[in-house]
Amino acid sequence: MRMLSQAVEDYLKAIYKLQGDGRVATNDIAQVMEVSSASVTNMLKRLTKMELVDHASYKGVRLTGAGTKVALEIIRHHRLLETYLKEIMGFSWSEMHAEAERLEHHISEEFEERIDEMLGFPTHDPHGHPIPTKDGQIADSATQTLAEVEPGERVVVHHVSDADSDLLEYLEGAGLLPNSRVHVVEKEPFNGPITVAMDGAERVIGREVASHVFVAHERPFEAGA
Amino acid sequence: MRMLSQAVEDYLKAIYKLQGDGRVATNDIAQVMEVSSASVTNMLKRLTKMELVDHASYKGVRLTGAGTKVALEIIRHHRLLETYLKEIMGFSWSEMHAEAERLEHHISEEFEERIDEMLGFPTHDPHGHPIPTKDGQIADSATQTLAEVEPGERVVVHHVSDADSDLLEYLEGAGLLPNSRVHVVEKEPFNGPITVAMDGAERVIGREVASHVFVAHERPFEAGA
DNA sequence: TTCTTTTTTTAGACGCGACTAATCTTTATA
DNA sequence: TATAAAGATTAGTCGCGTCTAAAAAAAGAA
Ligand SMILES: [Mn+2]
Ligand SMILES: [Mn+2]
Ligand SMILES: [Mn+2]
Ligand SMILES: [Mn+2]
Repeated sequence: MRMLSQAVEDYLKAIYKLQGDGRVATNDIAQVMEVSSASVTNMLKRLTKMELVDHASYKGVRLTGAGTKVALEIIRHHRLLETYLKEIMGFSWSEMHAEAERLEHHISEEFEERIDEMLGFPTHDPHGHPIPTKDGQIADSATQTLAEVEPGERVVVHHVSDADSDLLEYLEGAGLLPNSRVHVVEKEPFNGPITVAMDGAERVIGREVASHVFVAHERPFEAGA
Repeated sequence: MRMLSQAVEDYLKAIYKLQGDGRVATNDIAQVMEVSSASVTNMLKRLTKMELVDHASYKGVRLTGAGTKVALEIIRHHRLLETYLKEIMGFSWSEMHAEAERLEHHISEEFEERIDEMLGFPTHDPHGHPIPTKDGQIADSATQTLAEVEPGERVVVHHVSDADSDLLEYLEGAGLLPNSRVHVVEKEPFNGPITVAMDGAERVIGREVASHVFVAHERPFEAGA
Protein backbone atom coordinates (compact mmCIF):
# COMPACT_ATOMS: atom_id res chain seq x y z
CA MET A 1 0.00 0.00 0.00
CA ARG A 2 1.54 3.25 -1.12
CA MET A 3 1.41 6.39 0.96
CA LEU A 4 -1.90 8.24 0.69
CA SER A 5 -2.09 12.02 0.91
CA GLN A 6 -3.91 13.85 3.66
CA ALA A 7 -6.46 15.03 1.08
CA VAL A 8 -7.22 11.48 -0.07
CA GLU A 9 -7.60 10.31 3.50
CA ASP A 10 -9.94 13.16 4.41
CA TYR A 11 -12.14 12.53 1.36
CA LEU A 12 -12.44 8.85 2.25
CA LYS A 13 -13.30 9.71 5.83
CA ALA A 14 -15.95 12.21 4.68
CA ILE A 15 -17.51 9.69 2.31
CA TYR A 16 -17.52 7.07 5.05
CA LYS A 17 -19.39 9.39 7.38
CA LEU A 18 -21.93 10.45 4.74
CA GLN A 19 -22.51 6.97 3.44
CA GLY A 20 -25.41 5.12 5.01
CA ASP A 21 -26.92 2.39 2.89
CA GLY A 22 -26.93 4.19 -0.42
CA ARG A 23 -24.52 6.25 -2.47
CA VAL A 24 -23.09 9.64 -1.57
CA ALA A 25 -23.73 12.81 -3.64
CA THR A 26 -20.91 14.96 -4.98
CA ASN A 27 -22.45 18.11 -3.51
CA ASP A 28 -22.66 16.62 -0.02
CA ILE A 29 -18.98 15.79 -0.10
CA ALA A 30 -18.22 19.29 -1.38
CA GLN A 31 -20.11 20.77 1.53
CA VAL A 32 -18.43 18.86 4.34
CA MET A 33 -14.99 19.16 2.73
CA GLU A 34 -15.56 22.87 2.05
CA VAL A 35 -14.37 22.64 -1.57
CA SER A 36 -16.10 23.15 -4.91
CA SER A 37 -18.10 20.35 -6.53
CA ALA A 38 -15.67 20.39 -9.42
CA SER A 39 -12.85 19.60 -7.01
CA VAL A 40 -14.84 16.67 -5.67
CA THR A 41 -15.52 15.25 -9.13
CA ASN A 42 -11.83 15.54 -9.89
CA MET A 43 -10.88 13.72 -6.70
CA LEU A 44 -13.52 11.03 -7.22
CA LYS A 45 -11.99 10.21 -10.58
CA ARG A 46 -8.63 9.72 -8.95
CA LEU A 47 -10.03 7.71 -6.05
CA THR A 48 -11.79 5.50 -8.60
CA LYS A 49 -8.52 4.88 -10.44
CA MET A 50 -6.96 3.94 -7.08
CA GLU A 51 -9.90 1.57 -6.51
CA LEU A 52 -10.74 3.22 -3.21
CA VAL A 53 -14.23 4.24 -4.34
CA ASP A 54 -16.79 3.17 -6.87
CA HIS A 55 -17.99 6.25 -8.73
CA ALA A 56 -20.57 6.30 -11.53
CA SER A 57 -20.98 9.60 -13.31
CA TYR A 58 -24.06 11.50 -12.06
CA LYS A 59 -24.93 8.50 -9.85
CA GLY A 60 -22.96 9.18 -6.69
CA VAL A 61 -20.13 7.27 -5.05
CA ARG A 62 -19.50 4.45 -2.58
CA LEU A 63 -16.37 3.29 -0.80
CA THR A 64 -14.84 0.01 -1.93
CA GLY A 65 -13.59 -2.50 0.62
CA ALA A 66 -10.13 -0.96 0.39
CA GLY A 67 -11.56 2.54 0.75
CA THR A 68 -13.54 1.54 3.83
CA LYS A 69 -10.44 0.05 5.36
CA VAL A 70 -8.52 3.30 4.93
CA ALA A 71 -11.41 5.38 6.30
CA LEU A 72 -11.68 3.23 9.40
CA GLU A 73 -7.95 3.37 9.94
CA ILE A 74 -8.04 7.18 9.90
CA ILE A 75 -11.08 7.26 12.16
CA ARG A 76 -9.25 4.94 14.53
CA HIS A 77 -6.30 7.33 14.58
CA HIS A 78 -8.60 10.28 15.13
CA ARG A 79 -10.48 8.77 18.03
CA LEU A 80 -7.44 7.32 19.74
CA LEU A 81 -5.74 10.68 19.41
CA GLU A 82 -8.73 12.54 20.80
CA THR A 83 -8.79 10.22 23.77
CA TYR A 84 -5.06 10.57 24.34
CA LEU A 85 -5.04 14.35 23.93
CA LYS A 86 -7.90 14.78 26.38
CA GLU A 87 -7.16 12.06 28.93
CA ILE A 88 -3.38 12.15 29.04
CA MET A 89 -2.43 15.56 27.79
CA GLY A 90 -5.29 17.65 29.13
CA PHE A 91 -6.50 19.22 25.90
CA SER A 92 -9.88 20.95 25.78
CA TRP A 93 -12.71 19.73 23.56
CA SER A 94 -12.00 22.17 20.76
CA GLU A 95 -8.19 21.89 20.79
CA MET A 96 -8.46 18.12 20.98
CA HIS A 97 -10.56 17.88 17.85
CA ALA A 98 -8.46 20.23 15.74
CA GLU A 99 -5.24 18.56 16.80
CA ALA A 100 -6.57 15.07 16.08
CA GLU A 101 -7.85 16.21 12.69
CA ARG A 102 -4.29 16.97 11.59
CA LEU A 103 -2.30 14.36 13.46
CA GLU A 104 -4.54 11.47 12.35
CA HIS A 105 -2.71 11.60 8.99
CA HIS A 106 0.82 11.72 10.31
CA ILE A 107 1.22 9.25 13.17
CA SER A 108 2.84 5.86 12.53
CA GLU A 109 1.38 2.48 13.38
CA GLU A 110 3.92 2.43 16.18
CA PHE A 111 2.51 5.64 17.63
CA GLU A 112 -1.02 4.33 17.27
CA GLU A 113 -0.13 1.18 19.19
CA ARG A 114 1.65 3.08 21.96
CA ILE A 115 -1.22 5.40 22.72
CA ASP A 116 -3.72 2.54 22.47
CA GLU A 117 -1.68 0.70 25.08
CA MET A 118 -1.14 3.76 27.28
CA LEU A 119 -4.90 4.34 27.29
CA GLY A 120 -5.64 0.72 28.17
CA PHE A 121 -7.16 -0.15 24.78
CA PRO A 122 -10.22 2.10 24.97
CA THR A 123 -13.35 1.20 22.97
CA HIS A 124 -14.83 4.70 22.82
CA ASP A 125 -13.47 8.24 22.50
CA PRO A 126 -14.41 11.20 24.74
CA HIS A 127 -17.48 11.94 22.61
CA GLY A 128 -18.63 8.36 23.12
CA HIS A 129 -17.83 7.43 19.51
CA PRO A 130 -16.71 3.84 19.04
CA ILE A 131 -13.04 3.39 18.16
CA PRO A 132 -12.56 0.98 15.23
CA THR A 133 -10.34 -1.98 16.04
CA LYS A 134 -7.06 -2.50 14.27
CA ASP A 135 -8.72 -4.96 11.91
CA GLY A 136 -11.55 -2.58 11.05
CA GLN A 137 -14.40 -3.66 13.31
CA ILE A 138 -16.59 -0.87 14.62
CA ALA A 139 -19.53 -0.89 17.03
CA ASP A 140 -22.60 0.93 15.87
CA SER A 141 -23.78 4.04 17.57
CA ALA A 142 -27.05 4.88 19.27
CA THR A 143 -29.38 6.85 17.02
CA GLN A 144 -32.02 8.14 19.45
CA THR A 145 -31.37 11.64 20.77
CA LEU A 146 -32.28 13.03 24.14
CA ALA A 147 -34.73 15.34 22.37
CA GLU A 148 -36.81 12.31 21.35
CA VAL A 149 -37.04 10.68 24.76
CA GLU A 150 -40.49 10.81 26.37
CA PRO A 151 -41.00 12.28 29.86
CA GLY A 152 -40.63 9.64 32.56
CA GLU A 153 -38.03 7.62 30.65
CA ARG A 154 -34.55 6.98 31.99
CA VAL A 155 -31.63 6.79 29.57
CA VAL A 156 -27.87 6.78 29.50
CA VAL A 157 -25.86 9.14 27.32
CA HIS A 158 -24.16 7.07 24.65
CA HIS A 159 -22.30 9.70 22.67
CA VAL A 160 -22.43 13.38 21.85
CA SER A 161 -22.08 15.23 18.59
CA ASP A 162 -18.53 16.35 17.87
CA ALA A 163 -19.56 19.16 15.54
CA ASP A 164 -19.49 22.13 17.92
CA SER A 165 -16.89 22.45 20.64
CA ASP A 166 -18.68 25.30 22.41
CA LEU A 167 -21.62 22.97 22.72
CA LEU A 168 -19.29 20.33 24.14
CA GLU A 169 -18.03 22.71 26.79
CA TYR A 170 -21.63 23.39 27.72
CA LEU A 171 -22.51 19.70 27.81
CA GLU A 172 -19.50 19.02 29.99
CA GLY A 173 -20.66 21.72 32.40
CA ALA A 174 -24.15 20.25 32.40
CA GLY A 175 -22.79 16.76 33.09
CA LEU A 176 -24.22 15.44 29.84
CA LEU A 177 -21.26 13.33 28.73
CA PRO A 178 -21.08 9.68 27.68
CA ASN A 179 -22.22 7.33 30.47
CA SER A 180 -24.26 9.95 32.34
CA ARG A 181 -27.65 8.62 33.52
CA VAL A 182 -30.46 10.97 32.62
CA HIS A 183 -34.09 10.98 33.73
CA VAL A 184 -36.35 13.03 31.47
CA VAL A 185 -38.78 14.77 33.79
CA GLU A 186 -40.72 17.08 31.52
CA LYS A 187 -40.88 18.35 27.95
CA GLU A 188 -42.43 21.68 27.07
CA PRO A 189 -44.45 21.64 23.82
CA PHE A 190 -43.63 23.51 20.58
CA ASN A 191 -39.99 22.42 20.68
CA GLY A 192 -39.70 23.89 24.13
CA PRO A 193 -37.10 23.09 26.77
CA ILE A 194 -36.64 19.73 28.43
CA THR A 195 -36.29 19.20 32.15
CA VAL A 196 -33.87 16.43 33.01
CA ALA A 197 -32.66 15.03 36.30
CA MET A 198 -29.12 13.79 36.76
CA ASP A 199 -27.97 12.45 40.12
CA GLY A 200 -31.16 13.87 41.58
CA ALA A 201 -30.47 17.44 40.45
CA GLU A 202 -32.87 18.86 37.91
CA ARG A 203 -31.77 20.95 34.99
CA VAL A 204 -33.50 22.57 32.03
CA ILE A 205 -31.92 22.33 28.59
CA GLY A 206 -33.00 23.45 25.14
CA ARG A 207 -34.38 21.09 22.52
CA GLU A 208 -31.55 22.04 20.16
CA VAL A 209 -28.91 20.98 22.67
CA ALA A 210 -30.80 17.77 23.46
CA SER A 211 -30.78 16.80 19.79
CA HIS A 212 -26.99 16.55 19.89
CA VAL A 213 -27.01 14.11 22.81
CA PHE A 214 -27.43 10.51 21.70
CA VAL A 215 -28.83 8.08 24.23
CA ALA A 216 -29.54 4.41 24.83
CA HIS A 217 -31.88 2.70 27.27
CA GLU A 218 -29.30 0.26 28.52
CA ARG A 219 -25.76 0.83 29.61
CA PRO A 220 -24.22 1.95 26.34
CA PHE A 221 -20.77 0.47 26.49
CA GLU A 222 -22.07 -3.04 26.96
CA ALA A 223 -24.51 -2.64 24.08
CA GLY A 224 -22.28 -2.56 20.96
CA ALA A 225 -20.05 -5.38 19.69
CA MET B 1 2.47 34.37 9.50
CA ARG B 2 0.79 32.12 6.96
CA MET B 3 1.04 28.35 7.14
CA LEU B 4 4.28 27.00 5.73
CA SER B 5 4.44 23.65 3.94
CA GLN B 6 6.40 20.70 5.23
CA ALA B 7 8.77 21.08 2.27
CA VAL B 8 9.50 24.73 3.07
CA GLU B 9 10.13 23.89 6.71
CA ASP B 10 12.47 21.03 5.88
CA TYR B 11 14.48 23.19 3.46
CA LEU B 12 14.89 25.89 6.11
CA LYS B 13 15.96 23.30 8.67
CA ALA B 14 18.48 21.82 6.24
CA ILE B 15 19.93 25.25 5.43
CA TYR B 16 20.14 26.06 9.11
CA LYS B 17 22.12 22.92 9.80
CA LEU B 18 24.48 23.44 6.85
CA GLN B 19 25.03 27.10 7.52
CA GLY B 20 28.03 27.92 9.63
CA ASP B 21 29.45 31.40 9.15
CA GLY B 22 29.23 31.57 5.39
CA ARG B 23 26.67 30.82 2.73
CA VAL B 24 25.26 27.41 1.81
CA ALA B 25 25.74 25.80 -1.62
CA THR B 26 22.82 24.59 -3.72
CA ASN B 27 24.42 21.18 -4.20
CA ASP B 28 24.86 20.66 -0.47
CA ILE B 29 21.18 21.30 0.12
CA ALA B 30 20.32 18.96 -2.75
CA GLN B 31 22.37 16.25 -1.15
CA VAL B 32 20.88 16.37 2.34
CA MET B 33 17.35 16.86 1.02
CA GLU B 34 17.83 14.06 -1.51
CA VAL B 35 16.41 16.10 -4.40
CA SER B 36 17.93 17.44 -7.63
CA SER B 37 19.86 20.72 -7.69
CA ALA B 38 17.25 22.13 -10.03
CA SER B 39 14.59 21.50 -7.39
CA VAL B 40 16.70 23.35 -4.85
CA THR B 41 17.18 26.37 -7.10
CA ASN B 42 13.44 26.46 -7.67
CA MET B 43 12.73 26.33 -3.96
CA LEU B 44 15.36 28.96 -3.17
CA LYS B 45 13.63 31.38 -5.52
CA ARG B 46 10.39 30.87 -3.67
CA LEU B 47 11.99 31.11 -0.23
CA THR B 48 13.60 34.36 -1.36
CA LYS B 49 10.25 35.76 -2.42
CA MET B 50 8.90 34.80 1.02
CA GLU B 51 11.90 36.60 2.55
CA LEU B 52 12.92 33.49 4.46
CA VAL B 53 16.32 33.27 2.76
CA ASP B 54 18.72 35.56 1.03
CA HIS B 55 19.77 33.91 -2.22
CA ALA B 56 22.15 35.41 -4.76
CA SER B 57 22.44 33.52 -8.05
CA TYR B 58 25.54 31.32 -8.13
CA LYS B 59 26.59 32.73 -4.75
CA GLY B 60 24.81 30.48 -2.28
CA VAL B 61 22.12 31.18 0.24
CA ARG B 62 21.69 32.31 3.85
CA LEU B 63 18.69 32.31 6.16
CA THR B 64 17.14 35.67 6.97
CA GLY B 65 16.06 36.47 10.51
CA ALA B 66 12.57 35.20 9.74
CA GLY B 67 13.99 32.03 8.14
CA THR B 68 16.18 31.35 11.16
CA LYS B 69 13.19 31.78 13.44
CA VAL B 70 11.21 29.17 11.49
CA ALA B 71 14.15 26.75 11.41
CA LEU B 72 14.65 27.00 15.16
CA GLU B 73 10.95 26.53 15.77
CA ILE B 74 10.98 23.29 13.76
CA ILE B 75 14.15 22.11 15.46
CA ARG B 76 12.51 22.83 18.80
CA HIS B 77 9.52 20.70 17.78
CA HIS B 78 11.81 17.94 16.59
CA ARG B 79 13.87 17.78 19.73
CA LEU B 80 10.97 18.09 22.14
CA LEU B 81 9.20 15.34 20.21
CA GLU B 82 12.24 13.08 20.27
CA THR B 83 12.50 13.54 23.99
CA TYR B 84 8.81 12.89 24.53
CA LEU B 85 8.72 9.86 22.23
CA LYS B 86 11.70 8.28 23.94
CA GLU B 87 11.17 9.28 27.57
CA ILE B 88 7.39 9.08 27.85
CA MET B 89 6.31 6.78 25.06
CA GLY B 90 9.22 4.34 24.96
CA PHE B 91 10.20 4.69 21.32
CA SER B 92 13.55 3.32 20.14
CA TRP B 93 16.26 5.56 18.70
CA SER B 94 15.36 4.91 15.10
CA GLU B 95 11.57 5.07 15.47
CA MET B 96 11.88 8.21 17.56
CA HIS B 97 13.80 10.07 14.89
CA ALA B 98 11.55 9.09 11.98
CA GLU B 99 8.41 9.93 13.95
CA ALA B 100 9.76 13.31 15.06
CA GLU B 101 10.83 14.12 11.50
CA ARG B 102 7.20 13.96 10.38
CA LEU B 103 5.36 15.20 13.45
CA GLU B 104 7.56 18.28 13.85
CA HIS B 105 5.54 19.87 11.01
CA HIS B 106 2.10 19.02 12.31
CA ILE B 107 1.91 19.67 16.04
CA SER B 108 0.31 22.86 17.35
CA GLU B 109 1.87 25.35 19.73
CA GLU B 110 -0.49 23.90 22.30
CA PHE B 111 0.94 20.42 21.79
CA GLU B 112 4.46 21.80 21.95
CA GLU B 113 3.74 23.49 25.27
CA ARG B 114 2.10 20.41 26.77
CA ILE B 115 4.97 18.08 26.06
CA ASP B 116 7.49 20.70 27.16
CA GLU B 117 5.64 20.90 30.45
CA MET B 118 5.19 17.13 30.80
CA LEU B 119 8.93 16.71 30.28
CA GLY B 120 9.79 19.35 32.86
CA PHE B 121 11.11 21.88 30.31
CA PRO B 122 14.13 19.91 29.12
CA THR B 123 17.13 21.75 27.69
CA HIS B 124 18.56 18.86 25.67
CA ASP B 125 17.12 15.98 23.64
CA PRO B 126 18.15 12.30 24.00
CA HIS B 127 21.08 12.82 21.63
CA GLY B 128 22.29 15.64 23.85
CA HIS B 129 21.32 18.29 21.28
CA PRO B 130 20.23 21.60 22.78
CA ILE B 131 16.51 22.37 22.47
CA PRO B 132 15.91 25.93 21.25
CA THR B 133 13.79 28.00 23.59
CA LYS B 134 10.41 29.30 22.53
CA ASP B 135 11.95 32.65 21.69
CA GLY B 136 14.68 31.09 19.55
CA GLN B 137 17.67 30.92 21.88
CA ILE B 138 19.90 27.89 21.43
CA ALA B 139 22.96 26.71 23.35
CA ASP B 140 25.93 25.81 21.23
CA SER B 141 27.18 22.29 21.04
CA ALA B 142 30.52 20.76 21.90
CA THR B 143 32.70 20.27 18.86
CA GLN B 144 35.45 17.97 20.12
CA THR B 145 34.84 14.28 19.49
CA LEU B 146 35.89 11.35 21.62
CA ALA B 147 38.24 10.33 18.79
CA GLU B 148 40.27 13.49 19.37
CA VAL B 149 40.70 13.15 23.13
CA GLU B 150 44.23 12.27 24.26
CA PRO B 151 44.91 9.23 26.46
CA GLY B 152 44.70 10.11 30.13
CA GLU B 153 42.03 12.76 29.68
CA ARG B 154 38.61 12.55 31.33
CA VAL B 155 35.61 13.90 29.49
CA VAL B 156 31.84 13.88 29.64
CA VAL B 157 29.71 12.95 26.65
CA HIS B 158 27.90 16.06 25.51
CA HIS B 159 25.91 14.79 22.56
CA VAL B 160 25.96 12.07 19.96
CA SER B 161 25.42 12.15 16.23
CA ASP B 162 21.81 11.50 15.23
CA ALA B 163 22.67 10.30 11.74
CA ASP B 164 22.70 6.53 12.26
CA SER B 165 20.24 4.82 14.56
CA ASP B 166 22.11 1.48 14.52
CA LEU B 167 25.08 3.38 15.82
CA LEU B 168 22.86 4.88 18.50
CA GLU B 169 21.72 1.45 19.63
CA TYR B 170 25.35 0.46 19.88
CA LEU B 171 26.27 3.59 21.83
CA GLU B 172 23.40 2.99 24.19
CA GLY B 173 24.65 -0.56 24.82
CA ALA B 174 28.14 0.78 25.41
CA GLY B 175 26.87 3.39 27.85
CA LEU B 176 28.14 6.23 25.67
CA LEU B 177 25.16 8.54 25.94
CA PRO B 178 24.96 12.21 26.94
CA ASN B 179 26.25 12.83 30.48
CA SER B 180 28.35 9.64 30.64
CA ARG B 181 31.81 10.25 32.15
CA VAL B 182 34.53 8.74 30.03
CA HIS B 183 38.21 8.23 30.78
CA VAL B 184 40.32 7.68 27.68
CA VAL B 185 42.87 5.04 28.64
CA GLU B 186 44.63 4.26 25.43
CA LYS B 187 44.60 4.99 21.71
CA GLU B 188 46.08 2.61 19.17
CA PRO B 189 47.94 4.38 16.34
CA PHE B 190 46.93 4.42 12.65
CA ASN B 191 43.32 5.22 13.46
CA GLY B 192 43.19 2.18 15.68
CA PRO B 193 40.74 1.44 18.47
CA ILE B 194 40.39 3.50 21.64
CA THR B 195 40.25 2.04 25.10
CA VAL B 196 37.90 3.92 27.39
CA ALA B 197 36.89 3.42 31.00
CA MET B 198 33.39 4.17 32.21
CA ASP B 199 32.44 3.58 35.83
CA GLY B 200 35.68 1.65 36.18
CA ALA B 201 34.87 -0.85 33.42
CA GLU B 202 37.13 -0.71 30.38
CA ARG B 203 35.85 -1.01 26.85
CA VAL B 204 37.42 -0.85 23.41
CA ILE B 205 35.68 1.07 20.67
CA GLY B 206 36.58 1.92 17.08
CA ARG B 207 37.82 5.31 16.00
CA GLU B 208 34.86 5.65 13.62
CA VAL B 209 32.38 5.22 16.46
CA ALA B 210 34.32 7.62 18.67
CA SER B 211 34.14 10.33 16.02
CA HIS B 212 30.36 10.42 16.44
CA VAL B 213 30.56 11.02 20.17
CA PHE B 214 30.97 14.70 21.07
CA VAL B 215 32.52 15.51 24.41
CA ALA B 216 33.30 18.34 26.77
CA HIS B 217 35.78 18.61 29.61
CA GLU B 218 33.32 19.99 32.07
CA ARG B 219 29.82 18.87 32.88
CA PRO B 220 28.11 19.59 29.58
CA PHE B 221 24.67 20.72 30.68
CA GLU B 222 26.06 23.48 32.83
CA ALA B 223 28.28 24.72 30.02
CA GLY B 224 25.85 26.11 27.42
CA ALA B 225 23.54 29.08 27.90
C1' DT C 1 45.36 33.10 -19.77
C1' DT C 2 42.83 29.60 -21.98
C1' DC C 3 40.65 25.33 -21.59
C1' DT C 4 38.18 21.96 -18.83
C1' DT C 5 35.50 20.50 -15.12
C1' DT C 6 32.21 21.46 -11.61
C1' DT C 7 28.38 23.96 -9.97
C1' DT C 8 24.24 26.31 -10.73
C1' DT C 9 20.49 27.92 -13.27
C1' DT C 10 17.03 27.72 -16.98
C1' DA C 11 13.58 25.46 -19.76
C1' DG C 12 10.04 22.45 -20.07
C1' DA C 13 7.32 18.82 -18.15
C1' DC C 14 4.34 16.32 -14.75
C1' DG C 15 1.03 14.91 -10.89
C1' DC C 16 -1.59 16.85 -7.09
C1' DG C 17 -5.38 19.43 -5.45
C1' DA C 18 -7.56 23.44 -5.62
C1' DC C 19 -10.32 27.15 -8.37
C1' DT C 20 -14.01 29.48 -11.94
C1' DA C 21 -16.90 29.35 -15.87
C1' DA C 22 -19.33 26.75 -19.04
C1' DT C 23 -21.89 22.74 -20.22
C1' DC C 24 -24.32 18.63 -19.62
C1' DT C 25 -27.56 15.44 -17.07
C1' DT C 26 -31.11 14.57 -13.94
C1' DT C 27 -34.95 15.90 -11.26
C1' DA C 28 -38.74 18.77 -10.11
C1' DT C 29 -42.48 21.76 -11.37
C1' DA C 30 -45.93 23.92 -13.98
C1' DT D 1 -44.75 16.66 -21.11
C1' DA D 2 -42.27 20.73 -21.72
C1' DT D 3 -39.56 23.70 -19.15
C1' DA D 4 -37.01 25.31 -15.25
C1' DA D 5 -34.03 24.37 -11.49
C1' DA D 6 -30.70 21.69 -9.26
C1' DG D 7 -26.81 18.74 -9.43
C1' DA D 8 -22.66 17.02 -11.68
C1' DT D 9 -19.10 17.10 -15.01
C1' DT D 10 -15.85 19.20 -18.28
C1' DA D 11 -12.54 22.58 -19.73
C1' DG D 12 -9.07 25.45 -18.64
C1' DT D 13 -6.03 27.62 -15.13
C1' DC D 14 -2.98 27.99 -11.15
C1' DG D 15 0.64 27.22 -7.42
C1' DC D 16 3.42 23.62 -5.32
C1' DG D 17 7.21 20.61 -5.52
C1' DT D 18 9.36 17.41 -8.03
C1' DC D 19 11.96 15.70 -12.35
C1' DT D 20 15.44 15.60 -16.76
C1' DA D 21 18.08 17.83 -20.23
C1' DA D 22 20.38 21.74 -21.76
C1' DA D 23 22.71 26.07 -21.08
C1' DA D 24 25.34 29.28 -18.38
C1' DA D 25 28.53 30.69 -14.85
C1' DA D 26 32.30 29.92 -11.73
C1' DA D 27 36.31 27.54 -10.33
C1' DG D 28 40.37 24.89 -11.26
C1' DA D 29 44.25 23.19 -14.29
C1' DA D 30 47.35 23.42 -17.87
MN1 LIG E 1 -8.05 15.14 8.85
MN1 LIG F 1 -14.90 11.81 18.37
MN1 LIG G 1 10.83 17.02 8.75
MN1 LIG H 1 18.26 15.06 18.16
